[in-house]
Amino acid sequence: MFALVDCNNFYVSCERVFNPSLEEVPVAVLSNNDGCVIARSNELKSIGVPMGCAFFKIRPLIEKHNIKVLSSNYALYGDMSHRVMTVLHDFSPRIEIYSIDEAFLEFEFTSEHALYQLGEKIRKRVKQHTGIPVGVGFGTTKTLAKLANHLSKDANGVYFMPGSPEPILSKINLTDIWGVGRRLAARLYKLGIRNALELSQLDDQFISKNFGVVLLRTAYELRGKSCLSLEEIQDPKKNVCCSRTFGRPVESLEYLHEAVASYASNVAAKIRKDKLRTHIVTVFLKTNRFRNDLPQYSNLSTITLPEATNSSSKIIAAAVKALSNIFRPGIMYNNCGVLLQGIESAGVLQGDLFALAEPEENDKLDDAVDDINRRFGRNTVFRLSEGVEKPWQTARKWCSPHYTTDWNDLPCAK
DNA sequence: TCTGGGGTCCTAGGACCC
DNA sequence: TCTGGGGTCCTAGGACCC
Repeated sequence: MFALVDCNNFYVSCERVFNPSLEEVPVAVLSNNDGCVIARSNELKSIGVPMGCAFFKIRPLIEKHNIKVLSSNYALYGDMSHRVMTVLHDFSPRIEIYSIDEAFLEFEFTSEHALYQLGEKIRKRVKQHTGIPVGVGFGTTKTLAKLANHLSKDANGVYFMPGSPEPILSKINLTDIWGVGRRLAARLYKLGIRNALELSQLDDQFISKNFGVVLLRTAYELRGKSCLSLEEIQDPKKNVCCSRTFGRPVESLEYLHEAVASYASNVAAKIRKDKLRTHIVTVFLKTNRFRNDLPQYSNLSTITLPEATNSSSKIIAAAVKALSNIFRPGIMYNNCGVLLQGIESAGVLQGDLFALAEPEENDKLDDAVDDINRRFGRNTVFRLSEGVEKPWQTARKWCSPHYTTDWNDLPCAK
């Protein structure tokens, strides 16, 4: 029996834990660069603001509905997530942390009644220990547990998917099924498939021939045949990326250089933290796709390193070189990023056949920088090539304090 | 004026291997 | 006229997730 525990309006709930004035009013948390609405309180949902809505479109509503607006504070959400997961761990050692605000847990089936009680207990303890409200859905497959979680929102926070769920499945829209997105839903709809029950009753061969094995698995899971197991151990990452939209359009190579160095330094620190190395560095550039009046340009350049590394200097050097391959003057850029691929464990190093030197040791400068930044906060020390004033930097006008991850931001109780 | 960021998996086709 | 069988790896594109 799977349980899916999902935090309600997670980013908004994190903000509310430390700022009670956000309770019972519409709250919007914005994406990077304060561009889109990516988390909504129930009050904001009921005003009709859709997920992913561009922020400028709801500006006129702010005063009218007294909407509270916040930039995203990932340091806070990441830390709160960790606290929630720690509490969940106590309920079952069999846990898969599926995303920042969701986890699958596995339990022995006892009785429906006992599971409802368990769900209540989980909700109560997570709320008490972290302040975050969660919903719990139980099902015999992960897909059914996901649906049960969805239904728990209208059922006091706990929902158990019964053994014969047909009447319930017949009321579930295609896009509410885990693994069925906009495109698949549209294709299915054209074929006359309108709900989860009808999808589950489709012919296996038909699904597999027309849609592939992924949707076939989903259909099996809806029928109660488990195809997706609990993934307790997370596979190491295969790609690591850092990309940002600029706070304002950027034309100069100098500023792009700073941004690329800064993102490269960021991804390098990430893979060092996970004890990984990379040997493929890609840089990409984009103009603002919404500005039809300006010339559009996007491009990428990939550099393969002779030997895997996690050294900031080497990754920055490769990224800067890639940038120079694709930079074109006279263009207003609005976004760029650095992507690392070909990632492998730092423990196994594939040497360069033609290199004379021994495989590299960890860079001592990197170690020192990581130590300082871990202790005193991110970007306490950084390379000057990353820029100092950074006029291109992503906007975050309404970011809340780092309540739980920075001593200076510790909340005060009066 | 203002429109996010970071991932995964599958498939088909091409190129290659013995 | 007739031209095998069984694979792998890579890439691009498309779909999905939060």
